[in-house]
Amino acid sequence: MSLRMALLGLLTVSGPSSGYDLTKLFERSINHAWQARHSQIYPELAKMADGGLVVIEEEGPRGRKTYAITEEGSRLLREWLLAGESSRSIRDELALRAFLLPTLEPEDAVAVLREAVLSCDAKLDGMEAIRRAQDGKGFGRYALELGMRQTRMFRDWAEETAEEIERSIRS
Amino acid sequence: MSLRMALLGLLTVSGPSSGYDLTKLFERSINHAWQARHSQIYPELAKMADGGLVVIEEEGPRGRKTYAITEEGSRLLREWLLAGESSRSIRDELALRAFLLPTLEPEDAVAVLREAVLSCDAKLDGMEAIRRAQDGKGFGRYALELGMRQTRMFRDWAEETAEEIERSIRS
DNA sequence: TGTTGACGTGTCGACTTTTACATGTCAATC
DNA sequence: GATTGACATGTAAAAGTCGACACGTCAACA
Repeated sequence: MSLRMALLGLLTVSGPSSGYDLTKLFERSINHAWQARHSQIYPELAKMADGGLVVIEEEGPRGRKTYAITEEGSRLLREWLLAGESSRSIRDELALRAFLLPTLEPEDAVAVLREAVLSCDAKLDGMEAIRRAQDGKGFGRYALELGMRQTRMFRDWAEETAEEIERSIRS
Repeated sequence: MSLRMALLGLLTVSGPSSGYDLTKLFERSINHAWQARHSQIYPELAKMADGGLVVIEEEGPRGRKTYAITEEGSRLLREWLLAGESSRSIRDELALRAFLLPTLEPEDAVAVLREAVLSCDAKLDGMEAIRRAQDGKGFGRYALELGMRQTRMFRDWAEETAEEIERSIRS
């Protein structure tokens, strides 16, 4: 259901788009909360078209198909968002790694944490670039802000924890 | 692979455990980063036993089986943790909802955000209770701290964003 | 004695997601 | 004229995940 809703959301905001566009949009906007490959997106769009949630608006030149959200699609998205559920199911591989860190020798744990900090910095640079490109306007603004905060928080946690472990090694 | 590593980690820290124990441990410790039901855990343990990563240490009274990590399992976990990868693949349903919020009428968006704040508060209470029960000692300490920070951050973001939207409604 | 609820293990079908394979257009560059 | 790389769409097999079903033990309490 989540993938479907994500696609409906992207179509709402970005207007009619191709599967290819949506794949790119996924990577650029929603990536820190959800991922999907084109091999998942194309069949899902086809199913949604079957169900009347989207329509093929145009079959362009190079076999390109443009999908647009329908009334029914909008209604479904709205209902889903308003139906709380708030289950907060998270899968975060980096956090999992962090959790498993105490099984390592302290020195190794510190090394992994230091590397995580660098990786977060790189990611933050990327997000910053996207933010500048969007220039404050645009849909993904709130979400990007959230993603950056989360990444920054993880980064800081990793750095602090590395220092804490280093202190405990020395003593 | 992640599930497998999570189980190896739990076995490392908590010592020999049954599938049932591991299911509970999952919920109590690692839940904000990864989830698994017993229906996934039992078959995975069986496969891991086949592969020599764990051994059945004891078949207790009520059909209870106790698994222990092997040398090979420890080695695999260590290798996985040290092999950076740092792919940071995240699936966060609440964040996805947050991302889709701007497709709603501002009033609806605010309502959803307010509800998210309450849900985070409840979750934080639960985590706080776990933390008190562990009382600073214990393995999951770092991870719990990270989970709480992440939840608190999301909570604050939701609150701030709700206020920002409300301001823009009024003006 | 019967029932309830925590303990405890497992399977199965449906759905989701990944990885790899497969195909083709078009513009630019060599 | 050939190659390269972005554009563009798809399928299939395998792996991962979830929800429901199914079975059985044991202790406590009514």
